[in-house]
Amino acid sequence: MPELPEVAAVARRLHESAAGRTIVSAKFPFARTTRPQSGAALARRLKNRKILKVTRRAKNILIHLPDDDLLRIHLGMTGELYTADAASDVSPRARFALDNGREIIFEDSRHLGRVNLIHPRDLPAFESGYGVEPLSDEFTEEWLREHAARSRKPAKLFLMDQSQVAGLGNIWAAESLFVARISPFRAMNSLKPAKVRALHAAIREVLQAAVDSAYLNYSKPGETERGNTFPFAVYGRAGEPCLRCKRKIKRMVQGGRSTYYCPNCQR
DNA sequence: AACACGACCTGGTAGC
DNA sequence: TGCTACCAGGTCGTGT
Repeated sequence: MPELPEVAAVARRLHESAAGRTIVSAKFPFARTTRPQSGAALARRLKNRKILKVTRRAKNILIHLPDDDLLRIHLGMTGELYTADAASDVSPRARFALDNGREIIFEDSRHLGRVNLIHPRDLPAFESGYGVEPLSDEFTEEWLREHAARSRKPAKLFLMDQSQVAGLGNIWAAESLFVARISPFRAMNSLKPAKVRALHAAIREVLQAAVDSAYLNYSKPGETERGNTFPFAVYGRAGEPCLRCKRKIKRMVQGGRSTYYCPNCQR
C-alpha cells in the first residue's frame, strides 16, 4: 500500500490524534514485528513516554519521544496505523495504549512492516540509508541533473532507490515517468537536460497531487479504509489505452516488480 | 560497486 | 465449489 503520499497521510493523522498523549503500555505479540530488537525491551522503553509529534522520513513514520528517541514504524506492503478506542477486537502486530483510553493500532497482514526504537546515536546510520526528500527544497532540478549523470540505472530503478530519492515506490515512480514521457528502462545518465527538467517537474506534480488525495482519503477519524482511489495513468492499466496516444499500456517485469508504461510515448 | 534474484509473509482473485 | 497459480503499493540478504 504505502508510498510517500500514503505514509505522509498516516503520519499526519497520527500526529493529530496522538501528539501530546503518553504511551501507557505497548504490546508486540509477534517477535518479527520489532526485529532485530526485542519486543519486551522495546515495550519497557516506551512505557510512560510522551508523544511529542509524528513526522515522516522516506516511507517511515517517526514518533518523536523525549530525549530525541524516535519510534520508527515502517508499514511494509500492508501496514495500517491508526488510533481507535481501546479493547477493539482486532489482533494487531502492535498495540500502544494511550493515557486517554485510546490506543494506537498497527495491523500488518503480511508481516513485512516493522517497529523499532531509534536512539539518537543510531540516527546517522538510519539517515544514511535515505536520499533526498522529493517534496523538499533540496530536491531541485540541478540535484536531479547531477545525480542522473552519475547513474547508469534504468530510470524506474533509480527513482525507487531510497538512497537516491526517498519515498517513491512502484506506483508513483511509474506515474512520474509517464508524465515525463520517459521509458522506465532508459538509463538515467542518458537523459538530456530537457528530459531531466520534465522528470523533476513530473515527480513534484504527481507526488503533490497524490499527497493531497491521500490525505483526503485518510482524513476522517476512525476511518481505516484501504486502497487508493487515485486515478492512475499507467499503474495497473496493462492492455488499456494510453491516456495520451490510445495505444496499449504495457506491463513488464523490471527489478522483480511490475512496471507499467506506454511504449509509444515514453522514450 | 552494481546488479539480479530469492526470501520474507499473507490474502485476494482469476482461471480451470 | 474447490484447487492452483499468480499477483500485491517494500525491503533485505546473498551471490555473481
